[in-house]
Amino acid sequence: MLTTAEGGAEPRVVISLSAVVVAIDEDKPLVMTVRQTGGPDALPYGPFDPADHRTFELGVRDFVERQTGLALGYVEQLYTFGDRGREAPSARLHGGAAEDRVVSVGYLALVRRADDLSAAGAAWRNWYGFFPWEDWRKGEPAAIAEALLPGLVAWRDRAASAHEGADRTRRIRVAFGLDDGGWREERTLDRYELMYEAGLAPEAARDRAAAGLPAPRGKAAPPGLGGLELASDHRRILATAMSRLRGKVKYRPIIFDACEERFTLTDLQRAVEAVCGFALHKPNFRRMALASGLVSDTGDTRAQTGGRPAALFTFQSEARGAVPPALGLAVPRLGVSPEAGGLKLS
Amino acid sequence: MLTTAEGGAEPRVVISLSAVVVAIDEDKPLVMTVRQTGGPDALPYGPFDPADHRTFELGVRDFVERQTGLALGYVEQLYTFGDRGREAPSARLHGGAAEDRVVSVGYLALVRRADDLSAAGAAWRNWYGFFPWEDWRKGEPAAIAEALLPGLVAWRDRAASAHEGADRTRRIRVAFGLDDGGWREERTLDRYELMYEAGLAPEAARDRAAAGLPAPRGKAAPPGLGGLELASDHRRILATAMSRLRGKVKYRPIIFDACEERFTLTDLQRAVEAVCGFALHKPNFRRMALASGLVSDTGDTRAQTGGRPAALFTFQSEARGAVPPALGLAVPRLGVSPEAGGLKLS
DNA sequence: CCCCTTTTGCTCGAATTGAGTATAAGTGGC
DNA sequence: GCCACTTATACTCAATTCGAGCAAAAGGGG
Repeated sequence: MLTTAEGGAEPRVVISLSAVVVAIDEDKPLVMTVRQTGGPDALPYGPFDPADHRTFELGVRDFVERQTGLALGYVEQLYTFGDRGREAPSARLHGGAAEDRVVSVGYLALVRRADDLSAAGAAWRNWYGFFPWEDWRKGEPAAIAEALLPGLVAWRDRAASAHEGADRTRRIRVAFGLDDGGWREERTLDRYELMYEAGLAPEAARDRAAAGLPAPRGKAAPPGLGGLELASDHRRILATAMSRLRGKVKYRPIIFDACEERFTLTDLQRAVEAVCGFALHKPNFRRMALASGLVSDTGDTRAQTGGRPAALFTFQSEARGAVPPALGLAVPRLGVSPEAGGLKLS
Repeated sequence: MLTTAEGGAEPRVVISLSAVVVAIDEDKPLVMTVRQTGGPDALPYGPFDPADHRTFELGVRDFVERQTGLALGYVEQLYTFGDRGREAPSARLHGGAAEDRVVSVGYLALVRRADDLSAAGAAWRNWYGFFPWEDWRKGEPAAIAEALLPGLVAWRDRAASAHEGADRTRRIRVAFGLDDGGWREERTLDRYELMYEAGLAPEAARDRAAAGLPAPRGKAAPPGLGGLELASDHRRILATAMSRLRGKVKYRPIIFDACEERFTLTDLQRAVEAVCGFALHKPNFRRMALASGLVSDTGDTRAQTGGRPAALFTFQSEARGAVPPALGLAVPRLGVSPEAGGLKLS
């Protein structure tokens, strides 16, 4: 036998569920936040009650719907965060005893419309308010070259050893795509982790203070540079959600869960651009969308476009499991199956 | 305020860590299992002790290394499983009280060599022993058309309503790629979920029995059809790992963490084929590998190939963050950044 | 020394992609 | 009612990538 649970009087484990609820309004990617008394805003979160909820996902749907009246559409688990060190503020947030270990399970959820939430003490916020450097739709944000990279380089130069310095250089290069492949929008999480470690995120100083550690060397981060603050490790969870969504949008038809039932191709493109944070080539996007088989023309049009009326499409949900044709196999398959599977389901 | 933790005398939550430790031996994808007294084999697992471990990942590395002497290379979190219903066998497995809720956090780990583990009560098993239908390297497994699909169709026909039946049809179609895109190797988890729900996996009957439910309608699954059994929900965790690995291998240079330091391109191809479960076109694989910039020629060769000696390569780890060139954007970017970032790190 | 095997290098046409241009069909100003 | 403007939609064309197959190189074994 490899192991047995020891049991006994260990510190309790408390599970907290956090949700990154995303909606898209025109060209704005929105994330739901809740107001906290005496602290920064937070993602909606709630304790996981094992007696109440059969699964985490039901727990997430339940507490979001009960508290905001919002029924979630697409829901997927993101990651489970269990690091000590980010826990001190968390434990307080969740009202647990200091020695309890708070494990937070993060979820990503999409909804089709950004309904008003002010009655529930919640609000929709543009997610680029939290990560201003992630929005390249109007070109490269000036703050990257003017403030972020200098701050990161300074952190690199504070490295304790040559080896650590080289590693920091490599990480910065990869995260920001400095001389190889260029900007990769789905590395949002890597970039945030760097900002946090470098002390450029407001949470970093806060967490160190809460843990009784001294302020980091180097000058303090200019306020506002690192983006708006969120409670606990919620900005990290948001960065995880953005990374996941930006990656997934390319190979799964997930964006339709954040669009209205009927949409124009421009709507669709705006939604993808909002999520990915860069502008797309319109004729090519349209060609790809039509060729994918994921959308079907309703025959209706929408006139209020300011120009020629646009055709309204719907998501071809029978193709829900399908991947857009450009999955991009880096794995050149050998031609095994011209006829797929052989047997058909009646 | 949206919420506060209620606290009180709820059932305890126990966190268990499970690891899918993968190695590749020639053309065999191996996964580490541990023997259990009086039960099927299991993945290596251990309780998460909040007092002992700062992070989950350290916990996983620690308990695997302590128990088998094996130092893990690449480690990544897979998924956190918290469903009740799969919990009854789990709770017993972990020696917890019946009313405790066991939440298991699954990890994927890669090691470069399959060292002997018999002293530790562990063993390496070919993962296709657990999922025979996932290995298409020699063509489509006969069992799919002969046994699996008929079994799934029978389950579809047992649906309680027409709507449920249509949904089951759709799910089977998507999971097995029946008439649209063809077989997608990374849908391992979807296929396993179907098998489980349809009662074709041995765990299904076991879990129902443990939960006091009657045996499902329809005839019992033929033994061996559904693949070898594992304890608790470990086969599901393994399926998750396979799906993740098969998906990730296409856009991250993760396969090198399962190869020896020096390898031939054929070794590399075998490893990818072992993971993905289908054969690759050799000249094209080689072209892709060389063009990717991920490998560099050592100048040495290996003679014992049975033919012309093969050049030995190493992983170009400075390119670790790089993605193989064929990332496959379904998202046609607008030409924003010929020069990337502007600022360079010295 | 010839046969067999495996590695390695190359070719060629089909398909996809990136980028740009032209036309269609509305709205609002005058 | 006509014109300027805006947005949607439809094509074109070259560059690149991808799928598939073929041929030469370089070892080992009888």
